[in-house]
Amino acid sequence: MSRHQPIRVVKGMRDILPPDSALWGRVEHVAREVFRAYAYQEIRTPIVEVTELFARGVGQDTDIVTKEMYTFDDRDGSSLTLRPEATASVVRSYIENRMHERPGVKKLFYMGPMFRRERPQKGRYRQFYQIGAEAIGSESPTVDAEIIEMLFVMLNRLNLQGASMLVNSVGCAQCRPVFIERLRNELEKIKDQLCLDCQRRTVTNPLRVLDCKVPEDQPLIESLPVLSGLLCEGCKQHFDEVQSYLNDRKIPFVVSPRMVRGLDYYTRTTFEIVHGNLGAQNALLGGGRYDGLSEDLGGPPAPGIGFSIGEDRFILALGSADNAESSVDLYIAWMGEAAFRHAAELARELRSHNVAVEVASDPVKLKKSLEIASRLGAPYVLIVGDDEIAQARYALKNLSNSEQQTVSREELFQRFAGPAS
RNA sequence: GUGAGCGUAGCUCAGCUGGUAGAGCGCCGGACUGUGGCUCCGGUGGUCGAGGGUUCGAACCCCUCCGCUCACCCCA
Repeated sequence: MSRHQPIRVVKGMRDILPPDSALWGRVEHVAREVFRAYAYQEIRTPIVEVTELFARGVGQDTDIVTKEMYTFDDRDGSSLTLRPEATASVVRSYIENRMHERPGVKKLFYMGPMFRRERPQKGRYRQFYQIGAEAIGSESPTVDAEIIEMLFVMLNRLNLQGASMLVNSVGCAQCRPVFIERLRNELEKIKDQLCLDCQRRTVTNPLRVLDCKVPEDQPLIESLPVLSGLLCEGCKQHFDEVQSYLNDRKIPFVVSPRMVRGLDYYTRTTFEIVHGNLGAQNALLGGGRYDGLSEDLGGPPAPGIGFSIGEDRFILALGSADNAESSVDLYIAWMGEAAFRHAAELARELRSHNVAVEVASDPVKLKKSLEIASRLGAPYVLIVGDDEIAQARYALKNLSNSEQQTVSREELFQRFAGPAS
């Protein structure tokens, strides 16, 4: 029939349809409430940025920058990139709009799509959504504790079960290089006993070896030095205070000395929330401190901390809670042209009172209208025909118990639109 | 980028050692001229992912490609 192939979504991208879209809306709504309670304000940055922002911000040698970005040349030849994450953009905006000149910590949140060109799998998409927050302008551990508390509140309010919070410190520009050197030396000694991936990591990214999941490697990895034992005085004290404040707040967390984050800008506190039903991609959310990022991007010193929730994964973890709320309060069935006009007028009035009304679109049999209403999940059907118009009384049928009564226009509005305002 | 599994009706799937396609659900109509869900009856449904090869004959065997899924790498 059709000579054209149907057009399909781009690989790794997807439509979020009802009723799922309602769950997405609910998650975002709750997130906004909690952000507000913690005095965060929304920031909306462009989805496209100059490529250099991510190269410098995320890190020239990270996987994200070297092989996962959607990068293209604009018509004037400049290189642009679809954002693979949002922190770099927020900090860019912070600098560009001179937010450091305002007093106090700048607390911002965002939500929206990010893009990474990876092979799709469970919980991983090429267009995925993040809900995140950044607190910029202080290196105090009180900020770390507060932001983690906020996350904890958010998760509880959304009723997420079975998640656990992992916390670590990855040190600063002073102590981390020293540690990496020490680790590399140790790794060289045992290199040929490790899995092939770890042999490669020894060269490319020694920290990742600590995160290796191959069972045979575990005993060897256990014996390797751990960063938390080699933090400089400042970092150690900072991490101790963060933990102390989290304990004050009764927030359950696990210190996870081998947790490694993938972006170059992280310093000191890093954290992650993992969940059991996400397939192999068990990280629901990740975050940490980035005390040097502003300066890396040419800005003033502006220590900050932030996190990002993978919304797709979050929803996966929540499971398919059957939240099939009806989208309609009242369905109007009509018989005949005159009745349609009457029904349309009634619908307009009711809708102006925020009643969700659906009107039959085509002249179909009443039987069919009832069937459609029933499948829409409408609780009531209003039947409008010539008789009803003549008597100025409508038949109102309750679809859940099949009871039917006749109501006047006033009674109808009373019932659905509430007391007249 | 690498690997594995899977592509048969709108959906979920069956289809034996090759003999050219089936079920359930859905959809449309009827039983029931203005009263849904249940039931019964009838109807609609597919170049078996695409192309090529082997064969008298291919959904089934072989090759190539495409798509989806999961996993690796890495990450939210």
